[in-house]
Amino acid sequence: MTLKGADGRILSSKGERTRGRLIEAAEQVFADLGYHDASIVKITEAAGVGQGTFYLYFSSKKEIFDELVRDLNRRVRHAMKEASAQGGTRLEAELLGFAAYFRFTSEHTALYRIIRQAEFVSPEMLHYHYDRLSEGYVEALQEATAAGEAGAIDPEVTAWALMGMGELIGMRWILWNEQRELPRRVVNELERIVRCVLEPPG
Amino acid sequence: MTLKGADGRILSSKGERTRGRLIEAAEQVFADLGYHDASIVKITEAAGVGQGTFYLYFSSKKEIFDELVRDLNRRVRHAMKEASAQGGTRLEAELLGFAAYFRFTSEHTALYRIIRQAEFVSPEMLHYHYDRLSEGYVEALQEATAAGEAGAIDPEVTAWALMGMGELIGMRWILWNEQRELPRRVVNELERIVRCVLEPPG
Amino acid sequence: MTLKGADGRILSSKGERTRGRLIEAAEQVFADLGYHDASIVKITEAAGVGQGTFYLYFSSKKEIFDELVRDLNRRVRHAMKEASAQGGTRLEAELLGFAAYFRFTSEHTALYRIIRQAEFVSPEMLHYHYDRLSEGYVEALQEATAAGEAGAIDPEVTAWALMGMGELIGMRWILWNEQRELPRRVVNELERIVRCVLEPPG
Amino acid sequence: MTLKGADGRILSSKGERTRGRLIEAAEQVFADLGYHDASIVKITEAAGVGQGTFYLYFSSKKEIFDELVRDLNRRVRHAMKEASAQGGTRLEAELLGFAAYFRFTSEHTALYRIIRQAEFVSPEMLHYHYDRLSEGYVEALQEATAAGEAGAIDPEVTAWALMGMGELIGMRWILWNEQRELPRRVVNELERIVRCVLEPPG
DNA sequence: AATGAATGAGAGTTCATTCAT
DNA sequence: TATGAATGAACTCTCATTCAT
Repeated sequence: MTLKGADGRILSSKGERTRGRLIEAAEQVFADLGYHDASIVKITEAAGVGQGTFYLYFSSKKEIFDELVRDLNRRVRHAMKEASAQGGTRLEAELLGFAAYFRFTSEHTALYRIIRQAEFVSPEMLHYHYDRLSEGYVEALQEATAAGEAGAIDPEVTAWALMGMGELIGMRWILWNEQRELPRRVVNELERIVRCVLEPPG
Repeated sequence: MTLKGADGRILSSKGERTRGRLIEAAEQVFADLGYHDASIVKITEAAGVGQGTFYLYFSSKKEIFDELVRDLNRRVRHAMKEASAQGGTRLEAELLGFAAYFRFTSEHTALYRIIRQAEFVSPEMLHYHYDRLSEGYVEALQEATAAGEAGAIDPEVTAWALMGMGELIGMRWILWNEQRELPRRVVNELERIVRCVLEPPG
Repeated sequence: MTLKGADGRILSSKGERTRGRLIEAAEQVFADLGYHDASIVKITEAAGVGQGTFYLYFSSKKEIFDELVRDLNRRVRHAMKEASAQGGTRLEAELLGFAAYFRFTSEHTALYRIIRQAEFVSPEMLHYHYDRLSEGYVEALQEATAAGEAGAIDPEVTAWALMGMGELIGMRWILWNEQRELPRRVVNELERIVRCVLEPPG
Repeated sequence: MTLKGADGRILSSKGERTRGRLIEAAEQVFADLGYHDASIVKITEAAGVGQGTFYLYFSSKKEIFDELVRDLNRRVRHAMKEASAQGGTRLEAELLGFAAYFRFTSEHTALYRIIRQAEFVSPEMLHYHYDRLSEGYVEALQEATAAGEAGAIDPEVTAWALMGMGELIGMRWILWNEQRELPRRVVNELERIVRCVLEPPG
């Protein structure tokens, strides 16, 4: 995909680099300070560019926020997909996906911290994020049911239930504890829950 | 409990009324606009008092935010406890508690919308809220286990998992759909999940 | 007329004083620097108030500009009317009106300097100013004709012609020369022209 | 006259073309938006050249403004001279000159709109414009007097009076009405006034 | 207990100008 | 001769907080 500047022009490779620096800086600054305390100056300083440069790539603070949400969303889904593809059974796949999610969380605290702000900053991106993420769960659950590895469950509701578990458990044991991984006992319990939620028939 | 003003003095009954009006107004304004777009002027206008009056009761914008979180937290826990006390079995109790939670959510959208802002506005209140809420779940789960109505589960992890489900399902089907109740199929599926999470032995 | 703040509230006498200080400061700053180089900070500094205070009385830079135009317009018309009332004949009245106009010009260079900017800053005030000013001329000319002291002239066209003369002669010999009065020879010539423009019959 | 770039070098014919395109674009953009809202980007976009190209021909925004004023001034004087040369008598010549002025005004609204901005943008060009324009009037009036076609008038004062009439009448009936010509009644009245201002002896 | 005028730091954003290509 | 990415000073405007009344 060719990246574009704030005025719609296609970016040179130098432009892409600058834009990338800004997104990276924004991830950091938003994660540290939150949307409101993160100022354009702080972002451009962190990116090592001038204030005006920002507006060559994004037309407003909200725009880089939205872009960042899209970016993080794409990456977390990618990481989860990659990981779950390694699983032999559906259950394994699901648990590996969760693990990837927690790993991503620990490396990109921005994801959590930013999404929760989107409520007022950019409601459309809040929906976008959860909808996209839930799609991944739904697909996996449908396949599992089709393959006879999960019971007659409602994939959508179950997807949101699983997302919710992941979200709060990630917040509690990854973010708050500043850990890279869940404690053993949490992993075990989570496995139990996921197993019974999938409820393989018989 | 005797309420106090910003300077620690005990409030007259007139004072209590004014303070109450401010908290109510804050709930509305924070819920509608979010913490940052909610200005003190808008809160005082909504409360029908002068700007300066605000500082007789709260020493800062953050203080009324914290107070409001405490208030909502107290009320939602109360509502859940009341409801679950009506349940004959633990499962029933749990489901009634959830129902009360969703009802409260629909009547006080501020709860969701404010909590999600707390990440940066007042991290300590974020913890406070989820910790207190999870305690209710933990207690119930422990009792259930003791009564033989739940399996050998880890109550803390399970509590956070249940909170997470409630949070995202409430967001998806109550808040986003602007409904007072969950759709039938969601209730059914949720019941299935909760039942298996409790995993009554045998 | 009761003065109002930016939010429509009626001003206390203290408020009126502050507002007056701002208008005075704006006249000075606009006259010295022009609309675009005049910043809110410079105006508030000149008025001796804080930056935020400005917005209690005017909602934008343009609003104080418009108000100032209205104010100057009112005053220059008043000055001209007062002066011309002293004239015995219509010709005398007209000349005294002109003299008052030039005097006002020398004391309020803002009038000239600002009006010429209104073209883009506030076109509606540009019209307002010239329309209102021309009305004064038109009335006087109609009365003169009715009284047999002026010929069968088209009062509107003549009014704009007289305004134009006044404007450029004032610019050339008052503003550019930084004089309080026109040189004798200019006065004489102007008298000749006005006399023949009025063209008393016979 | 050989045209020069911003650094004083003599322009190639290609360079002259580019420079011409910039001046044309500037006339349009300044006329539409005024000096301050007209940005270099908008001018270069309208001219179809890159931003940096601008500075090969003009060293600043003000410089192209000054150049444009000179250009318009030259052209309006030329148009007036051409036209008045067709007149048999001085009066006819004067009226034809006026007509040409109004025609030019309708075709180059930039003249008015730009000049009125010069007050603060470039005071020296404001003087330049009116001085040069008045010279034309003065010469004509002197010739008329010498030829016995005008009375013993003060040519300079009369020149500025005539310029003023033309300016406001042009603004009122050409610019504001967006007409190409003055209405008949205005022409008639203007003729009356000019005739009496020239005051041919006898 | 209540008021609201006043404050000023700091926000997002624009744009004339420079310069490496 | 031409380009356009980069700059940063300066702008308008907001709002939590103070304080004299």
